[in-house]
Amino acid sequence: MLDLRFVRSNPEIVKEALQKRNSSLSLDDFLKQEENRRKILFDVEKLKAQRNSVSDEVGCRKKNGEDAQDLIQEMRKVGEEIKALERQLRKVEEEMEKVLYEIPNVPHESVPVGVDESGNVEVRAWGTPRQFDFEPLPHYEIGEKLDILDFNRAGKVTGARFSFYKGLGAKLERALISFMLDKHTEKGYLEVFPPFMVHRNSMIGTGQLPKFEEDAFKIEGTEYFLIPTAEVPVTNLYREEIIDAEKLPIYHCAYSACFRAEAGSAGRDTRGLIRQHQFNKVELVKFSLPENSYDELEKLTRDAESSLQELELPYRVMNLSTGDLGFSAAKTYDLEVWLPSFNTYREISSCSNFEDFQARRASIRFRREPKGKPEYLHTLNGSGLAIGRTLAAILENYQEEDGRVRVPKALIPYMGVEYIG
RNA sequence: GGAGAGAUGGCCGAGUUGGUUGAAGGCGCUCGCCUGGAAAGCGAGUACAUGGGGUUGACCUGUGUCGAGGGUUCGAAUCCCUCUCUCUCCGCCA
Repeated sequence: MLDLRFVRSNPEIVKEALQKRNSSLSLDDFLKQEENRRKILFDVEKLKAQRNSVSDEVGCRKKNGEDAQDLIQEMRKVGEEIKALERQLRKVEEEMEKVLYEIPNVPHESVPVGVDESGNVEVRAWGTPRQFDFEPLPHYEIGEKLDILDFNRAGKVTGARFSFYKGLGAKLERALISFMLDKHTEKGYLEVFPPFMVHRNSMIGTGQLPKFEEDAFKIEGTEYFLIPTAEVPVTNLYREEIIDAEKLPIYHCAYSACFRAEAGSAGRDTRGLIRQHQFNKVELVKFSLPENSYDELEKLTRDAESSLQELELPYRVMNLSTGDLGFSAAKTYDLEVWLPSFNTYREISSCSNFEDFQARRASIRFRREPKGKPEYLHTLNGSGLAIGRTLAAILENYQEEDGRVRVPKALIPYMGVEYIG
């Protein structure tokens, strides 16, 4: 969320940001309400000040055994007025809060302006897509032929967009999780294993709620949500805390299962592992000083890229345009891996700087000096990487004509075999 | 799930016949004195949010905050209600 005072004193910046994001949100009503809010607040505080001083006098008189009935009568009326004004104030604040929580982050100046993903800009590419001298199969066909992926039985047991991994398929999934956690831990990310469910306030903290409730799975009969990414519990790890500046930056990596309702994606990527209701992911999360967060974003992106490089999977890095940028992000690099059966690059990681947008929502602050004023820190995160899509990319990029799949060199120690099949 | 106890400032911990308690005391921290230096000792200072004024984050001032929300009252950390979390015991379970 944006700082209310920032919105108040820089309405033109916010309006421009909304426009760049093709948002229809109108700010003018909001600004009028803010003016109104401050007026009511001013009035109510004046009355409270009066009540406080008169109440002191009542106490004084009673102590001296004097009568204070006249003051009490008078204050009874003031009390009524205060209550009425507070009701008004609460109503205005509730309405404003709704809007404030739905204003997206202001894109960084280096973000290209665009209407949708077609406005994304390629920053760099790595590796060369392999030339096949046979027709490469899609990963779901490879997986089913090798009997390491089973979508049909998952449909029977649970439903569409779920899958079973079997044998070396299950082992490959597990190997990728271990591999990535090991690599990132070596780079200085502290591993955490988070809860897979969080309460509503954590979802609000990272920006999934209130706007995108239909995308989340909620546990019926509770206030818990299944996490759509480890970003949610790990970023909220320090919610409502004030961190010493010398502890920053903090780097965490976390494996978690991720659960997404995929509302509105009917008909898209219905086959295979690309778009599932449940998938595994290793996530990188950073807490940074504000002045360093864009350097940290570059490093974070490189760290996510290194996993693809070690697995020798071709990819490209895209700077997302204002039309494709996520709600909470100020800037995002997507890593897109080459998928032969799609004959294109597909998103496998998303690395974002949220600046203080999430930190303000979750109240995560830091102190530069022991007696300094707390400031909001900057949060960042990126997939390092989405495991299911990585597995799909390995199956497709490493497939052989005889139907087997070669195991990437980096994974052989984890797999114990050189081929699947 | 059942029974009980509790939640106060960075930490520990007073305060439960409602009225100079934003909150005693201690620890920690910051600055100063002392010292060749350090420790000890002494002195001073040590919350956050928000409204208004202003030399527009020097400063002055109002309001709110003693787990969260609501209520009673002229006035609530103190009384009432609801919720959350923590601890102990029992039950259950991986």
